[in-house]
Amino acid sequence: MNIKEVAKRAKVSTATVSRTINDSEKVKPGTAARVRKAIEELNFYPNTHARTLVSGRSRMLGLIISDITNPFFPELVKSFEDQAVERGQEVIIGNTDYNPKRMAGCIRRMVERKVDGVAIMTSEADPALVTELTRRNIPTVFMDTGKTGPHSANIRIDYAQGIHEALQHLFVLNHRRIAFIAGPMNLESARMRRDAYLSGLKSRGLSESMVEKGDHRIEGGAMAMRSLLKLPQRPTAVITSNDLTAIGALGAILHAGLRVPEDISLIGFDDISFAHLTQPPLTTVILSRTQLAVTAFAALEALIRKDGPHADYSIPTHLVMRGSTRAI
Amino acid sequence: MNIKEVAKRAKVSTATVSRTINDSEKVKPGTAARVRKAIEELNFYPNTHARTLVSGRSRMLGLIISDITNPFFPELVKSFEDQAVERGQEVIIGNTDYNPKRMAGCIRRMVERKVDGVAIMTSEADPALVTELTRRNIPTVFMDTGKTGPHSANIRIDYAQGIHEALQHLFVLNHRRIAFIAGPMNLESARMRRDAYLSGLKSRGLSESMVEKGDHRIEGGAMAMRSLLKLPQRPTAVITSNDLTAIGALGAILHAGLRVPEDISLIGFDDISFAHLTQPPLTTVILSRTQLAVTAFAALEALIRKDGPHADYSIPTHLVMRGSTRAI
DNA sequence: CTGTTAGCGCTTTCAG
DNA sequence: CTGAAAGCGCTAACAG
Repeated sequence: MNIKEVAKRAKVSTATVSRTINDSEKVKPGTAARVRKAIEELNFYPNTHARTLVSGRSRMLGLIISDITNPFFPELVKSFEDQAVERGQEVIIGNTDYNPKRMAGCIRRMVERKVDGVAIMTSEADPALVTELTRRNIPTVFMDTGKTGPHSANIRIDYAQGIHEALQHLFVLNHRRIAFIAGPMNLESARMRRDAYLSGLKSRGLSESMVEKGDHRIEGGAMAMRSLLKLPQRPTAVITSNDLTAIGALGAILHAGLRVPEDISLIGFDDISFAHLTQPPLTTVILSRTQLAVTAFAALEALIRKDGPHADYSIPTHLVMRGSTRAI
Repeated sequence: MNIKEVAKRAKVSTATVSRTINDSEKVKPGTAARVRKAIEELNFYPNTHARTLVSGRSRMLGLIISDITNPFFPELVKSFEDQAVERGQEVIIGNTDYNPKRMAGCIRRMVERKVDGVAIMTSEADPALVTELTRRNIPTVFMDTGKTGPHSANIRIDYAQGIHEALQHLFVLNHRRIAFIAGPMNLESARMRRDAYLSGLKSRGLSESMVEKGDHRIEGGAMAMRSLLKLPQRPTAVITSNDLTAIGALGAILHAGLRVPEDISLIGFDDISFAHLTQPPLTTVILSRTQLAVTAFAALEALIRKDGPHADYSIPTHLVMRGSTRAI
């Protein structure tokens, strides 16, 4: 089943069939109708690989993420794919598993499949690996890291905004002893959150900072919280570097016979899907995956269409209030 | 950058380059080495679309799921992709959003991209839509639904096994008043779970069944649990049709001033990732997504390689004991 | 408006 | 063992 058979049935040339498929203006409506009828009757679907071969455009995009089972990503993947499909593009996904070797493999696959562009949505993108992309002038969008160039753009995430909103919220609620459970300090994004906490404290004249180290996982959050509870003057509120940390902290607080938010207010970061399933529902900072996906897709499209110099893309983060904070 | 330039640099014909790439036996080691060196130096990646065009095999598989943001799927997607990539295959994903129109769109995309096979991992696959696949003899694997044919296989999920294990576990713990919160009765899989509960009760000589209707969501679970608590003789244990239902039920129990598992034992179904984060961690029935992915992939490969008649694939479900059950 | 035709980059006979 | 050449299905000049 190919364009030739359609042409035969519609009694036109293959060129006319091709033009009809591609909505070229230069086909007489009557002819186009005949062609469309033949397509319908033969149940013809054009072969995308042949189209790619001749046009040079694959209508496929690459999306590289750390790990689809990390609750941060599914929503991002979904919005990105939805937009792509809407525009007739396919998406191929690469899981790096936080592993540079796998990242290299992902990039290779993208190149082999001749993707029209790739969005690298992991914060640990190694510049060396990415040269494979830039060398071939494949449009690339980065998150957090990566420099803007003729074929690449960068999306900055404004972690500080959300932390400042969280701090302000607690401040209004009369909290003054506010602690922070940080993430792994080798992560740029974790450092940015901690720094935002520190600077926010200072700008409000709160000299006394309490930073405990976590690991962005539940166990680390619980352990850090236990340390915080042992302090002679324990905090009245705690902000954590991510939601898993907050869930761990929540468990530790409950286990110590205290309650949230009655005894301690707690704020997470990320708004993973479970955040509103905790008891009480977690007040947290949301980084909209949808917005991130939309921005990444738009940036990629602009790069592909060579829309001139690109704006500096930036994604805000915002506090979402639920049940784990209360005034004192 | 193409095979021709490689041929020129290696001073061989394009046919020899092709043979080398495809690990044909018929290339003298020395020649192959020269070709490989040229490939390396030129940083050549073969164009998969050209390969597909001539060979008819795209080395792409389709994976159709309901919704990647449903916590059931990410793990499934990941294992499926991992296996595919390991074998040099790419995966394209289709989200149906439980919507037949979108399902049709997904199938169309799969056909256009000439996938070598597709795994339909949604339980609501409409046979009418799937004809597009069978008509083209595209190997297809179904879950729960769908008939086995020369180009298709079916994977049966043994929901009853897990329910029976849950019942047995409670029975050993001396529970006799065991209730069940069901899911939407238009879902085949929900009916199977409820029926397994009923038959398990009967086979143990427990005449008194308590079935309350839920909706597979938190709110429905909470509401059903409230009804159960109003019963003159409330149950000592509750099995739910899925984990979200259990989470809702847990909230209702706590809200009524009772405790889990001290006052009521609770068992979920699915083992979503949040299940072990609840307080207490939820005892539940696990349906291994990894196992499902592995089976689906193997079934698809068998179909593609035409490995003769296929075994009847079946996936078990098993109880995983955590903290929400206790003896009375 | 429509048809003819030359490739896109690769694989695969068929000769040598 | 290696090369020449015929396509795979489609698009894009170039003619008409």
